[in-house]
Amino acid sequence: MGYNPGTAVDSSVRDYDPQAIERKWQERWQATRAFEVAEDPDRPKFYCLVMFAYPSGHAHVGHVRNYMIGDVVARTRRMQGHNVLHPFGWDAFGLPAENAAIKHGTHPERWTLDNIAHMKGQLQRLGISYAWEREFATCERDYYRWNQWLFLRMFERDLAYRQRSTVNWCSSCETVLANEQVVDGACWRCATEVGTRDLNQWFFRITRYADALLEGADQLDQWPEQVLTMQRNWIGRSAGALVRFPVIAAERGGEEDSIEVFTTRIDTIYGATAVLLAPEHPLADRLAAATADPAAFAARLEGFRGLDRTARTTGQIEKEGFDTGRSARNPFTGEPVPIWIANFVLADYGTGAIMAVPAHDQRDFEFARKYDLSVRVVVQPAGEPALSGAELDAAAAAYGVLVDSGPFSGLPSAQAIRKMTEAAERDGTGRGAVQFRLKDWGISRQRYWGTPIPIIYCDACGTRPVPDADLPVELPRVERFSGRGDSPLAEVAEFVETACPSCGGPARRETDTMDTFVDSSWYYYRYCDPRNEDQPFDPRKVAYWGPVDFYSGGIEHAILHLIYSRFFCRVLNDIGLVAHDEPFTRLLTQGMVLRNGAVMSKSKGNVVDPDDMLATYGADTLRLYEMFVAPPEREIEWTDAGLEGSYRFLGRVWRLVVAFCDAAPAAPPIDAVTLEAADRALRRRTHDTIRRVSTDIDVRIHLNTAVSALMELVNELYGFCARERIGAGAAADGAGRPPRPAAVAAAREAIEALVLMLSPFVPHLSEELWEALGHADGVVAAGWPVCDEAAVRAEEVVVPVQVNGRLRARLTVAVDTPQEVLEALALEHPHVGAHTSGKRIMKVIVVPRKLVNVVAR
RNA sequence: GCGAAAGUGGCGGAACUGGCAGACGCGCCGGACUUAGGAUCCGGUGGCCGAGAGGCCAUGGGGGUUCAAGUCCCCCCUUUCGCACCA
Repeated sequence: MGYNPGTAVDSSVRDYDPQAIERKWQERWQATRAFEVAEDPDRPKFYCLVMFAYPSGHAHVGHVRNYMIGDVVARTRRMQGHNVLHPFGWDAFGLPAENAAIKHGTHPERWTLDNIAHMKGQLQRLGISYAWEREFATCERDYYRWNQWLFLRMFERDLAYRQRSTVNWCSSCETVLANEQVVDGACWRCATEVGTRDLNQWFFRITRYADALLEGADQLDQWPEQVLTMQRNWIGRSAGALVRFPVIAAERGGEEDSIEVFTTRIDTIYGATAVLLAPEHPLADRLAAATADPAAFAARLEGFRGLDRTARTTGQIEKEGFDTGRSARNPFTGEPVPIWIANFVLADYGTGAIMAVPAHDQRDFEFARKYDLSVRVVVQPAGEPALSGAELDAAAAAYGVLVDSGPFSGLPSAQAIRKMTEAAERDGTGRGAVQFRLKDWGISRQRYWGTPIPIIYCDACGTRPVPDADLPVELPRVERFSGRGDSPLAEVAEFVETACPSCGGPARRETDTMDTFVDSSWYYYRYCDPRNEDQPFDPRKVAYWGPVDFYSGGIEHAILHLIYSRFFCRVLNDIGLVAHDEPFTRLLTQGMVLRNGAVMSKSKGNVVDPDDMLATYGADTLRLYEMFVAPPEREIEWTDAGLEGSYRFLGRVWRLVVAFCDAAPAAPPIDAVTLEAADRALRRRTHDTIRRVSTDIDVRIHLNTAVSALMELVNELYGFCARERIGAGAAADGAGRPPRPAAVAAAREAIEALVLMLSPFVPHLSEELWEALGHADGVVAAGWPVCDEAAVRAEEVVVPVQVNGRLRARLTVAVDTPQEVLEALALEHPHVGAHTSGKRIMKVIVVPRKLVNVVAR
């Protein structure tokens, strides 16, 4: 059986011709809709997902690395008999489209659709096995209408609400940003420093799920620990107590108001020598009004409020404050303590007020030293000399034993926290409470290219949801974009002016659009049922496919997309649309591709376009290179030399298999021949490779070592075929005896396993060779090779012999050589004797099949 | 400052539970085949000493545990990432 290529490849072309092969197989996959799937309860499902793409224009080799990783996993699972859903789509709303419109006059939709068309072509030329018939773009009416539908369900549950508040404002993007989208005080997208604005905004009440998201994280044992840590930090749960400090009235000495503070260290409350208010605290203005010089007071407040926001929240400003002249009563000591305004107290965490315990909190300590507030030690660190407030040079923040704390003196901190919280609850001055760093998710965006928020404002009826029957609220066609001012939708009178769904009177539509992270929070469910016109998706279909078994993408989404999606999953669970709690079972965060030490980007001019690589080497070489160069999590430095090496390897595989097909007669089945030692050795290598590659792909996802194992098998096969005069080896040897049938059988087994295991990495080449080997049905029908444990078992092993831990000799022995024999052989060895002569042999460590170590002194 | 991960040949990287450090690839050196080789095939390639057999040194640095350490423990250095006035 010679090499018998399919239709598109000229059989006279014997060299590896990736362009022809890749065209042939891509056309065939498309014609046969090879990767389309349907629910099938009889087969195990596998949902393999990569983060969908923002259609920025061109994919570079850094973007596609992720898609290749997903494709290796998907193709492997498919061969292992799983029903694999492997979809792709487009995160198509967003600012760049609108900015392009402002700059070049193209409509955002045109720009987006053109980019999608181009990038889709790029991905198809890479031969990634997507179920393309499920593709969608989030800017499609049939997608974003379900954003609106889901928004309304959240509105009904009080999970979507509108509030005026101080929000992050990016002056470059001309829109609001959620807290998650501010990185080091700058916009996550454009790096412009973020300012603030007071605006009416829509929020999703993600804080209601704070504890659930935290607890759920504990179940995510197949997520990188780093991502979970980031999420836990972001949620920032802290348990403590709310305690009220009554404000002592200016006249008479009665009590009027009270200041509630949050503390995690109620055990230090006997040392609370001041109450500090954030400049924005509501009481601050009232206290100002009551002072002798309200204008001066107010001016100082304004000074604090106007400080740089980032500096204020990151500790980069000098701690400053001023005395309000008023006092509050410490509910535990009964003593009056001064009320100060302090610039480092955050208005939007806890209650915006704290009790200052200078002896036991470093920030309070610095503040107290500066303004000469009293420092009172109430917790003594265990086993250390007693502290005194006057001598401290830093706060003693550690837990210890309480002193000078009335009835609580003598208690250790942990116990004191419990008892003092109970005491506060009993006498009504406080209660245990939990605070989160996590804030509600602000989703209003003052931009055009997004999902309109389905809300109508009526002067008579107030804020009304758009009825489901009126969905979608379509994004109107806007032709000119200035990039200035309010939401562009506010300019479109036909859009804004509408009728109230409740009273029918004149009303106005909401003109903000939704954050595009709303789109990406549930798109993975839509893939399960992408054309559903009655609901976002059929819950039964999601029950079959969900949750996502394998999800791969960049770590930059650790606390953006990945936390929003987990939130959405739980909301959808509450609504009854999904049955699971967590959307992504296994997460892989892939490393970026660098060039000249920098992330590829258009502005740096260091992008490598996959199309250029395809023209020279073909998709398979590019795929193999990106998988081989490093484990998926690690970032890689692009090198052309590495690509060349991968190309050479594929040429080597091609020649090996083609020569085998040309020269070898049909092989008898492996169990019908008598194998010689060389054949058994090859089989051992074959089946060991199957085992290694299988675990490297499925368990560890170390695709680089999977590839190197396959390279070793190829090297082995070259030697074997030459020695046995099979294929190319026979030609070199000239005419002679035909190869032994057992050797051909072993070689065929190895070559077939090789081609099958290569197919997730280099699918075009593998399909072509599989066909050449005489199989008409493709690699998926053939299935993933199975490791024969009996064949792996070695007959002989090389056992290293050490003297005092240093290698001195090697013994080649039968695998089952008993311990005593190993020991005797080791001691007899002349090299061992040379190093033990004149010494006493203390003991001999024998690890059967592994090692002998002679200890001599 | 706090926390996490990492540091291995000229380079990318292997080494799974402590058991032959450097798999595999790139690069480099040599050989074969050749009019030719930047194709292909075969071989070599951590450093130092040695003609050789062989020996010594070697996984960022320093200590330790162990028959045995890249792997475990302690201290330090460097890099990357995350957190950083959250009371």
